[in-house]
Amino acid sequence: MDDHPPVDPNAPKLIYVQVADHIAARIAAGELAPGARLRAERDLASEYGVAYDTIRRATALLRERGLIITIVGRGTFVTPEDQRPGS
Amino acid sequence: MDDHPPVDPNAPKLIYVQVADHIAARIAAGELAPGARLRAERDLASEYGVAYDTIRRATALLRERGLIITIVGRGTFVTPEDQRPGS
DNA sequence: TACCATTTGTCCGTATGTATG
DNA sequence: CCATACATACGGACAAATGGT
Repeated sequence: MDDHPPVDPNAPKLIYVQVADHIAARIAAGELAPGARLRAERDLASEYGVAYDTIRRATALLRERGLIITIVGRGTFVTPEDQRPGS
Repeated sequence: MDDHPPVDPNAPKLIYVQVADHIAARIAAGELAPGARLRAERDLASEYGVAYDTIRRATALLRERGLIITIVGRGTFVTPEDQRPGS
């Protein structure tokens, strides 16, 4: 079966951290621009081949880092420039 | 059937918040003294009649508030005086 | 107003991994 | 090695918020 490249269950790093890091890299690379909407969490889950719970942990991490913001009923967005935490 | 008094699924407050508040009240009342060990999370879950996940959310809340600390393999403890956050 | 699709949030139950003693 | 306890990961069900029809 297709495996999901960025996620390695046998790696020492936790899966949700692997996912968070991968998304963070996509943001850093500009592939996901400020203000851009990410795919729905459930879609990200199947995309990465992980459970919803795992995506929730990953996005929680990214929210803590200020990289994304999420609005219920709307979606998850790369933090726009005008809402970035000062430092 | 026995319901679990401090938890009301129909109340407007979220269940994990209800549980957290109830535990916080027990701490405030001195029923759970600083340094005291709480019951294991799985035991708390069946005690309160809620799922493990819900207890995890409740304890996460209490940890954020600095009311408890948890050590894997040991248990969950009311934050001792000497480890309380400054304010 | 009412309805509906989309999306995040909560809650449940289970299995496996890791740390402690 | 074993028992206890927290941590991560999985998957599913229902609720709540949002925006458009």
